[in-house]
Amino acid sequence: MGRKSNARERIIAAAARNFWDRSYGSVSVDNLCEDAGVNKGSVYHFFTSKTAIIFASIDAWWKDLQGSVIEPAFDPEIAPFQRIENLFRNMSAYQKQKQRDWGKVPGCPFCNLGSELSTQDNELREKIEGIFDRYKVYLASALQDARDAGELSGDIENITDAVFGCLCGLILQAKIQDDPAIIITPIPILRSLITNSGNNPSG
Amino acid sequence: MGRKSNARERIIAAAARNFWDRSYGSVSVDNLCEDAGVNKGSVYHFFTSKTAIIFASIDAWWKDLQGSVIEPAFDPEIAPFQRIENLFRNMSAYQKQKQRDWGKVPGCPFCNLGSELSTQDNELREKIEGIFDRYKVYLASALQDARDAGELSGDIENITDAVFGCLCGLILQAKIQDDPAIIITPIPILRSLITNSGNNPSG
DNA sequence: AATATTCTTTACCTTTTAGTCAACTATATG
DNA sequence: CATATAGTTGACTAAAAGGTAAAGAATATT
Repeated sequence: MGRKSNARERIIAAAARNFWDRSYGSVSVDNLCEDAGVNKGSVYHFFTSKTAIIFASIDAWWKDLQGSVIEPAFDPEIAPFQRIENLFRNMSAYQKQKQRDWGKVPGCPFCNLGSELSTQDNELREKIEGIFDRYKVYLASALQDARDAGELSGDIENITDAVFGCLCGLILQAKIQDDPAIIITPIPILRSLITNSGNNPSG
Repeated sequence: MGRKSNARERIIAAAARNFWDRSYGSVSVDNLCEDAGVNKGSVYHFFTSKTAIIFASIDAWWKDLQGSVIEPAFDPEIAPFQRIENLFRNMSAYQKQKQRDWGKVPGCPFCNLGSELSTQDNELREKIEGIFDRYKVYLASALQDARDAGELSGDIENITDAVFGCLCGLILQAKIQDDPAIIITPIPILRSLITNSGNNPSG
């Protein structure tokens, strides 16, 4: 085999960081090389194109988010509603940490990338859609548990979409206002949203 | 004076269309020239830089959105809650129209641009923040009317942020799933969200 | 030790990028 | 009619973009 090194991982780490903080279009392959301390040839040894790098970034983002935000929030020991509240709290803390590290609230990497490129690259759009599906499974599961406990009567898929949409939108607001606290402000409202949905007129 | 023409307007129209549909980074000044049927020198006669063009686009987006989505939804003759529902319905219809025109749900132009560039250009971030403030005034006003009618007791600013965040997030979901209907699915939930907020435990 | 494999290095290529410039044309005004 | 003003033209530039290629170095396998 060839020389063992962590070049591939360094490239992915640099990509995950830069594409998240500065968008796909604003980061060049040369930028990544510099940040990863790698030559261009190495990048194209491990990846076929710049597009291939972003796909690897997405997986890295998901692993990180799942491990540091989602899984801790959705501990089955915790009461269903509390899990969802935790998701918002953990996400707020996570964005605050990124703000400390990078100087700005970077928002949701999947949302950022999807906003930028989903209309232009359908494979990428589908990839992000898949991430969102996995994301929503956690929410739907907590809501199902709440329903099983008789605390909820509405349609779970609808509520999942609404809560997830709310989360994504609030992360974006946090980014635009550069204030991670915005993500937790609607927590009291959120609880009633979930509890009272499904049993009222729709128009 | 010089030759009268609508070149400036054509450039802005091309920018508003392309930057929305394909992102800022993916659209070159040459692309805009081609689409607007204008030479490059003309672009730099009217605008100092590519960045200056996006600022003009933002104003164009706001005018369009305000005229075709926001103002019709927030007719003061309509009941407060209904106005907010209309906002979601109109937005869904608006995205559906864009989907017909452009082949894909393009999402919210301000959110897209903010996701892409707000961490890199603080003037742009502030500009978008300002648009969002004007946007939220409509929501806050409807909520205030609801409160005056005794239909609401929660903190208006918090509810405004939550509802606006939810709207933005759902528009993004509609973009990622290329399905404008997602924007209206949480309408029944939304009503209870607003009605029941502010009078429940927060943690 | 010889060789195949994997990874690194560096120089290079083509295309595209944002932006410039000076000449030119049409119109408005004195 | 003369001249200033507003807008147009298209060629141009320098830098940056994504990507390539071929030779070289380190390791694994035989």
